[in-house]
Amino acid sequence: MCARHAGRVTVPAQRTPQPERTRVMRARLMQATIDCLVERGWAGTTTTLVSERAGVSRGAQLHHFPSKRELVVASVQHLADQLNGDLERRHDEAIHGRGHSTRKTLGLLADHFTSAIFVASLELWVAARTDAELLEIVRPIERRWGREEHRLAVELLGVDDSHPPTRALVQGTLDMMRGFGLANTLSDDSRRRGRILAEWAELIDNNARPAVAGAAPTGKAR
Amino acid sequence: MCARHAGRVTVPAQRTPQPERTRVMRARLMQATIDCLVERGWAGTTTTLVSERAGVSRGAQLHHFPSKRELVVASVQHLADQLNGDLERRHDEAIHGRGHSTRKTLGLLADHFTSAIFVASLELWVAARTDAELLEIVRPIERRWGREEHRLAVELLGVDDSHPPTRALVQGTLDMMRGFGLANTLSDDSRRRGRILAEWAELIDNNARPAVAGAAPTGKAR
DNA sequence: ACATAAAAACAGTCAAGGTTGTTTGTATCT
DNA sequence: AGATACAAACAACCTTGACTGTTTTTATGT
Repeated sequence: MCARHAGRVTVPAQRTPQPERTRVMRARLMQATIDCLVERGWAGTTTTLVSERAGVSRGAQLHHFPSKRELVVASVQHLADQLNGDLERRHDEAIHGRGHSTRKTLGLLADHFTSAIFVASLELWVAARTDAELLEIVRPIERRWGREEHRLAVELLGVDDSHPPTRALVQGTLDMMRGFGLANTLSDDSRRRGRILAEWAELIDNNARPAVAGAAPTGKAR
Repeated sequence: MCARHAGRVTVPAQRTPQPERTRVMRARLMQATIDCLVERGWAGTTTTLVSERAGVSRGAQLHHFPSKRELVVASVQHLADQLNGDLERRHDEAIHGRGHSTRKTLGLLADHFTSAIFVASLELWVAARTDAELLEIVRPIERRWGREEHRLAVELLGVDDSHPPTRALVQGTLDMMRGFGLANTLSDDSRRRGRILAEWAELIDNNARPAVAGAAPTGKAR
């Protein structure tokens, strides 16, 4: 509408180059897939529903993702990025905001494990158990994600990860967080969680060995 | 055929009374449903598959359970019984077998949370999140189950449940177990779990307040 | 600069396959 | 005889991906 014939550069802002539009379209579809997972679960995530939710015609959907499988695979990667992004964001907030208590770090982790993206991950996780193809892409992502969580926890808690008992305590705590995430899906579990976390902070403070001051086990120490 | 009219007692052993046969038939279908949940997941649990697996004709299936919903509801109850039975069985084994260490109790709990029935529960649990009707029957069962686990843990660990930090430690430990169960679905996690549990036993021994000798907090003390 | 060809993006219909529950029919038990 | 248990075909519905057609964008030759 703005160019073509006369080559007028009057309205350059509206024109989006093709590759960018494709990128946006794919992102819309992947996000809609994740939203559907959260709202309807794995079994309820149909291609029709996704296309409606994304506001994309069925034809366009099939153009960008020829099969449901490809859509799901791409969405899993998309979700992985979001998981890492969420962790990083919470990490940065914790670093910059002052008040570095153990309790706050635990709250931060618990929030991560009760977020919508965790719920979407849970759906994929459980679905992957009985879907070999899906398992192959979900498993490595889950591994990396778990390691990131561990790294973040160790760093924010400021504990010595090379000390076996401390390491086990951190790992167990993260597994507990996963348990929290699971329990939170059926009904709001925040009261109970809060009570446990309050005691848990003391447990960690009393039992985890603090990181050696200058040491930087994984990356930079706090 | 064996009694009433003719009173023929020729083949008394084979003849099973009607109500018993009905009971068996329903049990076969419910068990097949649970097996399908474990092997194929919630989305893969179709009525056709269940009937095939149970070795029951589709007509008979529909006779005993007019709709899929009713089959699932009955199966959930069936599963609940199995969960309680599993807990009770492990409890009895722990009581009668000698060697009552914290580590063994933790192993017992972890086994419970990595068993096939846990996997089936997990499928239903996750499915119930996005299925209001299912949620209504799964939630109360989950609550009761959680309380049973807690009771069992407190009793076998021999700790004082009225002491808030101890109580929180037990609850957190059970949430960790749920996390173990989840992690174990994607790949065998027993090595890691074993390492954590070994340290965890010490953690509990060092931080949980032992139950007062004569006191019986919930039921009978050990 | 411009016309045109090629390619990509997009839209919508259709068919195949699968799942569920209804219905109709038969055998067995009380 | 009546009711219950079982069997199996059938119809309605949904999901998926193939197919056909239209529009828009990009590349190319003059």
